[in-house]
Amino acid sequence: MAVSLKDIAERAGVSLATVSNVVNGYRPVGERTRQRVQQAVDELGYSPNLSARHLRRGRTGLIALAIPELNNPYFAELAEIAIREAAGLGYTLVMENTAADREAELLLLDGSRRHIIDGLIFSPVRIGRAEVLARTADSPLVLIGEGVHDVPHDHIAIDNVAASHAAIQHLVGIGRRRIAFIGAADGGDRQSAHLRLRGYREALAAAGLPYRPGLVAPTREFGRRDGEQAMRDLLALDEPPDAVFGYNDLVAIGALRALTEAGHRAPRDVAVIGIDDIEEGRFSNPTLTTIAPDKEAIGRLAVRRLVARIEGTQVTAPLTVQTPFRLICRESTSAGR
Amino acid sequence: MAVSLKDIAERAGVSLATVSNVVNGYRPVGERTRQRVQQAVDELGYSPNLSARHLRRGRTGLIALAIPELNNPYFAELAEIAIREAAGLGYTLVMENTAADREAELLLLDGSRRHIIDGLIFSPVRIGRAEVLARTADSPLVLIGEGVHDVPHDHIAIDNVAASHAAIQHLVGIGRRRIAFIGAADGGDRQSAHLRLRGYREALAAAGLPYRPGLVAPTREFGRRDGEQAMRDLLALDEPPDAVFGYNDLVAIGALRALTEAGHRAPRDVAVIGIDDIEEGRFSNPTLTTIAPDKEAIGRLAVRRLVARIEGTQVTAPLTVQTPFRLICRESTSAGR
DNA sequence: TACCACCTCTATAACGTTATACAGGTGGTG
DNA sequence: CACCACCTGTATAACGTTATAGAGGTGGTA
Repeated sequence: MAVSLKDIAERAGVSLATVSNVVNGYRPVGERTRQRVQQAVDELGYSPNLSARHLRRGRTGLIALAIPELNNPYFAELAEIAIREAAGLGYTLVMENTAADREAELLLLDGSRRHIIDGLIFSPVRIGRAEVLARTADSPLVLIGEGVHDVPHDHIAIDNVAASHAAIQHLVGIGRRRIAFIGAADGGDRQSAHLRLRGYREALAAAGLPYRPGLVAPTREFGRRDGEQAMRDLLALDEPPDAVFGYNDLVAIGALRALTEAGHRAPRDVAVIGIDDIEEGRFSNPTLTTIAPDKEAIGRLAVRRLVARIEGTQVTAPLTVQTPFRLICRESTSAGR
Repeated sequence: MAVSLKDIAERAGVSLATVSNVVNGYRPVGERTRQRVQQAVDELGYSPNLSARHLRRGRTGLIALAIPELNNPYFAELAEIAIREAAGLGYTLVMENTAADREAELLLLDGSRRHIIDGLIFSPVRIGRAEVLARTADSPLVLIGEGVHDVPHDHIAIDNVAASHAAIQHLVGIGRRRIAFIGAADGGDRQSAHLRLRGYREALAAAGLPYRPGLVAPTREFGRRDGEQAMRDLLALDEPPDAVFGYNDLVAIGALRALTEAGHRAPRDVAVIGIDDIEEGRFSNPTLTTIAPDKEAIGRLAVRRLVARIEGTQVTAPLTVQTPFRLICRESTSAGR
């Protein structure tokens, strides 16, 4: 059933190697022969067996993007950008969902899948520096997000401290004084949660506001549900907050929901801001103010660096890039309501 | 760098074949030898080369799920379920985004990627019966959704006509009479849009309501933005609708946004219902009434049938399964507001 | 004419794995 | 003791591809 080089070679009456050369353009082939071969290829509908090609050549043209939460739109949007960029460079990007599971992350880093891809863009959350250093696979690795630092790989992330700082500054700017943070990490992982908490504290200090541990709500995960529950708890405080900074947009949207259900209104009673700029926040009611990372830059840069490493055109030392972000002010913090 | 069977064999002082037998458990190996080999495997950190294995065995353990919109949460949620089910059966599922692009769909069906996966779960929207029939790849294919019918492959979908009928029935039941439909397909593709339109018309007729073409709003795509624009247009009519049925939840959420912006309220002025039961609709304001397909059933069934075909345990004729759905009534259609 | 350079094309050895066929040893049975 | 069955392990040929070395032919130059 499957058509192989051999079938083409027989049909065209040439050798295996010649067909390969026509298909890959690796070495010049005479015009007459080339046409005969091409015709056979078209007629039989040949497409090369990637496994065999990989085995021989060491490249599949496949790269993977590994993310911790498939149903977080932030990653879906990022993936879409990365897929486009990869296609433009002649690569196919496959998505892998680690589901924030440690075993899944380890497997991805060093498991059997590594043999099938040319390189990996990875957003780790459950493994640390040691695991990345212990990796034996030799395909290039580009890290995104805050999971792991100080490893010999390219690394792309936003400045989480600064981003979080900007969010708080905005809330302070619209006159809020009791500012809560939803989405502190419970365990030791989720480095970005720590960094965003740090930015939160720094910004409070800079604004001359006290740091109140009671206004910091840890969550187990970072979905809408977690934000909703945390917001309910915050509303039950003797002195509830007048503003909330969500670890990400999903958490913030959950908080919005809890406010609505409790009969409060944002931003009148509580202003809400998130991070990620997912499309959902442009359509929520109220629309969500957010810190927008430059997803386009992150996605494209990650793919470009990975491909550069794969093709060996980039032999410089590992590079760490901080991509820009900007504040997008929408209804959930704007006074006009 | 990469550790191969040969390295293990040398280290353990046995033959290549024996190592392979230990790793695969294909044939019995003496206890002493097995332990020596296992130790070498652990020490050197061996993991089999999938390309080579595939080349020899014809299986990679990889299956693909191809969806038309990565940033539609419906597919993300479905993917998450399918990934879990696949893992439970010993397979790795990779996601492919066709972005509703015809070329991408064709490539997936018959391109070089086919050599690297054992089977494909496919939700086609731009190709039809002819293209599927012309496929030459011999790995199993399971179709989901309404894209293609009457082909010799397993097929899983909900009954779109009935689902749409149920949605309209609900709107009629709460007393609405001018019911709009957002998300009719513009072109000839998107079979499910046609089916949902048919259910809409049937239900109107069954309720003794007239079919008003002016209340049917075609959209180019099926995102929040499309729903928002369509709703705006509907509100500009001389006699705007008192209820809206969205092709999917995203469209319905866009409609909700347009209502809010125009100063209307759902369900008081216009009731809104969608299809898909994405998590976002449980947190929107108002929360979104929806027809919930049994995503768990679809995802698990699709994977199970595919794996059965791959492993040849299922040699029955192609099966078409209609999975159940149910109405989930939330704020956007419930009177208490 | 003799020689070399060049241009096409071909034969073949890998890549890492698994299935097949077989070799050697041990124990049991007639 | 002869024979067979069985168990454990091995050598080897594929799978489809590409890189390397080289074969054969043509044309140009000394």
